Amino acid sequence: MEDLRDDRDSWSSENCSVARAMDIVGSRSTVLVMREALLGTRRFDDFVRRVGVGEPAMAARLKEMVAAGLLERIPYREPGQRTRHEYQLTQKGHELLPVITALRNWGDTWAATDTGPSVVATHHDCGEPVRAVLRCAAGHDIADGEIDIIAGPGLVRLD
Amino acid sequence: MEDLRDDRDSWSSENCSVARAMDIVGSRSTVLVMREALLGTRRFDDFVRRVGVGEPAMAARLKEMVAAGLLERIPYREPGQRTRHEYQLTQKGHELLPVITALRNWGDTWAATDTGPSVVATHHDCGEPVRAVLRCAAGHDIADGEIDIIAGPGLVRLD
DNA sequence: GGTCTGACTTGCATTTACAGAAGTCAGCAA
DNA sequence: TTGCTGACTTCTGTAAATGCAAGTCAGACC
Repeated sequence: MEDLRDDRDSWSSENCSVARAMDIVGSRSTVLVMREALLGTRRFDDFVRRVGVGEPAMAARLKEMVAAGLLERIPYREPGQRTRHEYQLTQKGHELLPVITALRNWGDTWAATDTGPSVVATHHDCGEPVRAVLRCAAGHDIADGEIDIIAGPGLVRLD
Repeated sequence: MEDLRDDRDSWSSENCSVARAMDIVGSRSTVLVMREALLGTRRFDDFVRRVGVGEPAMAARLKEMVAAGLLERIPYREPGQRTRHEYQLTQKGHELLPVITALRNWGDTWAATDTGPSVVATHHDCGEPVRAVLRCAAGHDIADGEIDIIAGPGLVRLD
């Protein structure tokens, strides 16, 4: 199958999964909430404080994210406290980990500060830092330029 | 080193590379332009048409992205035509490929349509589809829950 | 000189997002 | 019964983003 990039004009970019993904996790604060959630934050006030967004904005964001199925609002109760709710990642939300990791890798390389990264994700077994890398289904690592773009079943051809 | 998630309150989320990355590629249209650029689009009108954003917005977006170092504005000339400019990915821009790939993977899984994905990225050598996966520097694949979050040099402790 | 085209720019009008301050509400504790 | 605290909601003003329509500009071509 030819690389679609060779005739870029013969197909449409509608129905793009990247665009649909961006409709769900497309805003800055949504991504930062996801980062916090993946770092273990669960409670409203902590999200507000750590993401650095106002309470009204955070309430709206969390509501959207629950509606989108990224987070679940779960009641819990600490001894001597009333029932409260916390926000837990769903499977759908948890699977954004590669996206956030890739973003963190990129930020550490291309938007770094003098002080270096504030947190590092490491492999539990060996302690080495974790990165998002590209790999094909046959298990080969993908080096630069080794990717072809081919038509999928949902492709809309223009002619 | 302990997993920082165990005492989530002892450290601050300032100086986060994810946040800094989102300051650069944080908007929906920026990501869609990156996706297009990675698929081979180079010219202003094509970006406008394929990303589905108005000309003024696209002009502003491209200008920002050039200023941010994601794209380079390069003069070119087709025979019989006047000199024009096209937008080429820089190294910095190109290295967002894992982010876009992870996003595409996620979108294909969690925001799919009936028709299936419109395009598939495949490994040039073997034709198998490409995914973004997590791997540590020692080469181990990372399974679910095998990640620790530890303090990096830039961490701000709160106590 | 006039036309045409790609690549923008300018000007509005409108929507959307967000901050900040203040108010609400539930229920445990005193 | 009042206070307190976490988790919100409401209100208001402002700033940013985007769409649409129209205008500009450079240079090849006629």
